[in-house]
Amino acid sequence: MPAAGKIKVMEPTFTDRVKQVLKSIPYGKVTTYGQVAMRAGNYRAARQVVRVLHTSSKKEKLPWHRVINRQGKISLKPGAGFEEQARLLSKEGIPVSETGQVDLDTFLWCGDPDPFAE
DNA sequence: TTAGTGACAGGCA
DNA sequence: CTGCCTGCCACTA
Repeated sequence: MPAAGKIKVMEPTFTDRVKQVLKSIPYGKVTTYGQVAMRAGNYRAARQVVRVLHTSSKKEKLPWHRVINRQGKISLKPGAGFEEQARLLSKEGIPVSETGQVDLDTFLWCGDPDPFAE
């Protein structure tokens, strides 16, 4: 028997779950950092979601552009990815104002599409 | 190990 | 409407 010491079953970290959530965001929708954090298990870990995007979006293919802040706007600054995100969103049919404002009432992904809701 | 980080959120003026 | 402040969390160096 190999002295396998401790085989710790590492649960996915919060960050890993965030990635999973990001992959679950449907095309043509957006969500907020808080929403992602909430679906990942901690609505207060919005800051952590930020970190995930910072760290993972550079190495992994995540729909990071579908994540905006609670105000419904792109948090990135012009010249720091703002344009790219706005472009990607508009490409998915999501109108983006010049200020980066998106209509959350229409495009916010509530995580649970309700076909009967109007 | 400790300290620092950060593309937030919410409250208040 | 905007701006400033605080709380908040889990990861990274």
